[in-house]
Amino acid sequence: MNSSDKIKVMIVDDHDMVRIGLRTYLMLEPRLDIIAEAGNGKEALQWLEARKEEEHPDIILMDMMMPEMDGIEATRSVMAKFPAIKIVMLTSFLEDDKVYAAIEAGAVSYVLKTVSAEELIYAINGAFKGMPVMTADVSQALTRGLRQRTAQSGDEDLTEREKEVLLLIADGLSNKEIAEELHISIKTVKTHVSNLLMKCEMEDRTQLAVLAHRKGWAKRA
Amino acid sequence: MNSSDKIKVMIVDDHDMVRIGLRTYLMLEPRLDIIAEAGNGKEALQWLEARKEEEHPDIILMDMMMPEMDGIEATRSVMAKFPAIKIVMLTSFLEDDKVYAAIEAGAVSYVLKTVSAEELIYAINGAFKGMPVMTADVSQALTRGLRQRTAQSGDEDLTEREKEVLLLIADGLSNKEIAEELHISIKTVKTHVSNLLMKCEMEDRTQLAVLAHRKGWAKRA
DNA sequence: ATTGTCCTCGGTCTAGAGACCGAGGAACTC
DNA sequence: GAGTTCCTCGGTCTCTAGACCGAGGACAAT
Repeated sequence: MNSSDKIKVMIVDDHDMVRIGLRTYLMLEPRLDIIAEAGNGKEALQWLEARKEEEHPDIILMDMMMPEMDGIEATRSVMAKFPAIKIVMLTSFLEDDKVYAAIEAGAVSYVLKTVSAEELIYAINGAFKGMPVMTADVSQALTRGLRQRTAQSGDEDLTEREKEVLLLIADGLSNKEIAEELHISIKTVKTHVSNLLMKCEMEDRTQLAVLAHRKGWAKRA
Repeated sequence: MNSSDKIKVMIVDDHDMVRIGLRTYLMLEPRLDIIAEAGNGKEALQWLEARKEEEHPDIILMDMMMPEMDGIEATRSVMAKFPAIKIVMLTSFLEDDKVYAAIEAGAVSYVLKTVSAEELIYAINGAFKGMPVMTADVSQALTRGLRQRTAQSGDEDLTEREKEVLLLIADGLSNKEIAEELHISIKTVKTHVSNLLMKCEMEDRTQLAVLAHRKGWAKRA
């Protein structure tokens, strides 16, 4: 533990030009050292797994929207395997539920891509000390996201099957289509849907779909 | 008109780090000269209007998603007032209808932010000659976008009232609740819903809600 | 004046959604 | 063995959703 050591940073973003921009940003702060880059979450994980923990970065600048494996999922995986790494989530947009999802996944900070170099460096320094740095708009989005979370009790007490059904509902499938997709009776689907409605305190499948999308559970394709 | 003149480029993007990355990209090609930058379409227009045409750029690299005035709208305005300028649209995502909208607005090329420096320079050189440069994925999206348009396109040919109803559906409201919210009969709501289902080529309100969320139309709170 | 679009509202009808009742089997825990 | 949870499936019921039919008034464009 040498306090004079540089902060090792890894950049994960699918856009080459953004990575270049970030590199230029971080070159302004001599204490920062960019030791690795990756084009998506999968690449980042593979890079980390192929190396010893001593070679790992202190900070990962993680883009939210990426092909293969997005920032949320990648953050979850990285935190599960290498909890020592601090992750700063980078994004272009401010979506309440995404902010919450990022924090829940284990990200220390959540930074908009509109930041200046100084702000980003400040956020990285803060993250290195384990201190989340939030701009006003982000923290507002977070509280809104939290309100949504705490509002409905049924968070993760859904069974695996129920989660499957919920995702299909969030994809716009009817009960019949879900039954065919899962190779079960339409009656069983109805049972799951009823349980979902009860647990999530929703009134119909449309509200379930909305819920899933707001929480970021639904697939984007 | 000197053929040895440099190609004058203007960069319009709300992300400082992307602008830095783009500058670094374009510095690789000495024939390119970055003469201006702007953070959104409005700024870009103001900059152009405040200067003589001789000082105008040959090429504008225009980001699609921006605050104040987005890339589509800005392209339309620029083309209306300064048709000599060639616009290369830059974007992070590949949405079929957006590609079409960009071309329709007057953009010469449509380039993903995942491009390398060489590809971008190639696209700029092509645009300078008035030749659209498309990667395979973009041109596929364009044809798909065209198919959607010519077929029916569930895009923006919705009436104001229909958009209102769609947003409420995307919020999880029932027909009865929508009727109360808008102070109209439940019968009228049903009419709007039926029209929405037809125009958007969806089968039920849940799919409408999913569509709205995927397109980013739905409100978050 | 005519055409067209939009918003409004009504009736009827069918199919799906969802509530509520039941139950059996599998897997796990104590 | 007893209890629990989960997944499965059935019947019956009510209610909403949505399709399809109609129509009238407001408003703008030509």
